[in-house]
Amino acid sequence: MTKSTDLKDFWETKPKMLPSVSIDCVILGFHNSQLKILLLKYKNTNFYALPGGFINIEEDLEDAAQRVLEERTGLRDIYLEQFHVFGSKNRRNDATHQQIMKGCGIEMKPNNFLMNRFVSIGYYALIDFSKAIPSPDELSDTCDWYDLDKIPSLMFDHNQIFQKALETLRLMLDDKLIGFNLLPETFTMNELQNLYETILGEKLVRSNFQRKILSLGILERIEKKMTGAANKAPYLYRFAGK
Amino acid sequence: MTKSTDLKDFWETKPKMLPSVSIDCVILGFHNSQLKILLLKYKNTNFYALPGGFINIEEDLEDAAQRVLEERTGLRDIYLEQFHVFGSKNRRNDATHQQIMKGCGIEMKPNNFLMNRFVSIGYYALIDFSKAIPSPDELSDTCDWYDLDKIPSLMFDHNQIFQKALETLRLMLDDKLIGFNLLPETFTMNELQNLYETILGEKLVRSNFQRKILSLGILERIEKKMTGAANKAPYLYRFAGK
DNA sequence: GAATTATTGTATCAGGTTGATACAATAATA
DNA sequence: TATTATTGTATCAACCTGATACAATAATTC
Repeated sequence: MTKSTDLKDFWETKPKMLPSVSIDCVILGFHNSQLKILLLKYKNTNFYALPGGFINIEEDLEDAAQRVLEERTGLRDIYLEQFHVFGSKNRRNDATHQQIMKGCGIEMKPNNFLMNRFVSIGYYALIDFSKAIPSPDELSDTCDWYDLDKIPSLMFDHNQIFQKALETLRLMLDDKLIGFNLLPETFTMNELQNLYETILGEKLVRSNFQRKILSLGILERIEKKMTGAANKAPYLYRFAGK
Repeated sequence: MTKSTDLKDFWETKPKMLPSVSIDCVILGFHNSQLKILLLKYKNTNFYALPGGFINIEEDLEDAAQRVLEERTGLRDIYLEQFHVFGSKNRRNDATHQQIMKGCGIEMKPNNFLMNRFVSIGYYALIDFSKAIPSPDELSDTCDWYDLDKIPSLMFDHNQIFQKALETLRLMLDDKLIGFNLLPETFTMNELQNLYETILGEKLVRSNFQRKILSLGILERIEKKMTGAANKAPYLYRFAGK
């Protein structure tokens, strides 16, 4: 799908997609002690959105979500979790869709694939910021990281979808070992604590955090780290069992 | 939709439903210290299934789930929770559908609404067994309660859907106060413990359970209960804040 | 009507976890 | 070599949990 006419055809027909169902991904990365989220901006508009997509007629739901993630980040086999379905009947509106397609020079006929109601399945992914190569899709001109506290107003119910993802993530943080994918191969206890604090949105007591995490027995301690900072060098850790 | 020809028309066209999306409900009730699940059996077949349905074009997802529940139990405003979406591309098969419709004397044409792939959104509901009035739908001849340990083989992936519901319920039991709807207005501590034990599938120490539950401050103690049993009469409780 | 029986309400104790604080160890810098 | 900031670890009280014990008591039995 390189030629402009192909693109036009594709969006005007969308022949092989499951109707009524879409996927939206809340993709989170961690960098400089900050959680970031990956957002698209549609061409020639001010609409920001979560990366999303549709399900091929012959494709498992889970595979479709993985594909959407890979298309925007280049990453495969990532921890991806379904968290909620958004199915309000008014969650999308035709005028916005018209405007987005117009920004790409595509005219939408009334019977266009996109002009119908969609129920959207929310997924969240936690990825290693440094390994991702964000790339916009055919309809967007940027695909970039945004700080969680600087998320612009998103189109449709995408702000709400993000909020629900964050809630679920917080609930699951105790049960599942979520840090796995957000951090590089090796990291300090301080970096891990920063990650937890960012996700939970609260400060934790350093010594107690260290005790708790180490007692889980999931971290493997390596050697010293030469930080270059004027203080005792912290140990490096990696997640055990890799 | 009382006449047979209307029914036929309805299932042959299904004009106002959102395509590709269905809802399946895991409806649980509690009776005689046993968790029960509500299942349908299709007419003139041996197919058992979870009660399910579709979403009207002009209906919120959540409302559709409530409607499906009400149609099978007569109950409104029930605690209903979305727990997972099932989207394997092979989760349904046409032959089974053909057989079900045939059992109802309906011929399905190849372009029938049902002959396409569906993604199904799972909901679970916890209801007061004594208040429900199970009623089969147009395609089934029975709608009945089954003990959790005597669930028959269900069609498609419905056994798997049930398992996932139970898993989610167990995970959430600590966070949410799930007993609310499964028990009658007033109940003894022993009944509540039985419910917890049934959901969790394990025995709990009586005294510790009592201490834990009471410390939550969500129960209101009433008077004594005249059990008719040869032992100290237990207190009755109700959930506070009703 | 007194003794028996089964179950309930509550107390207690040991072990474990959590929150708060303290302090020695140490890598870079002054 | 002393200073500084941060790290690794210890400690203590408060709280929670699992296990056990025991008196209280409603119906039944004798």
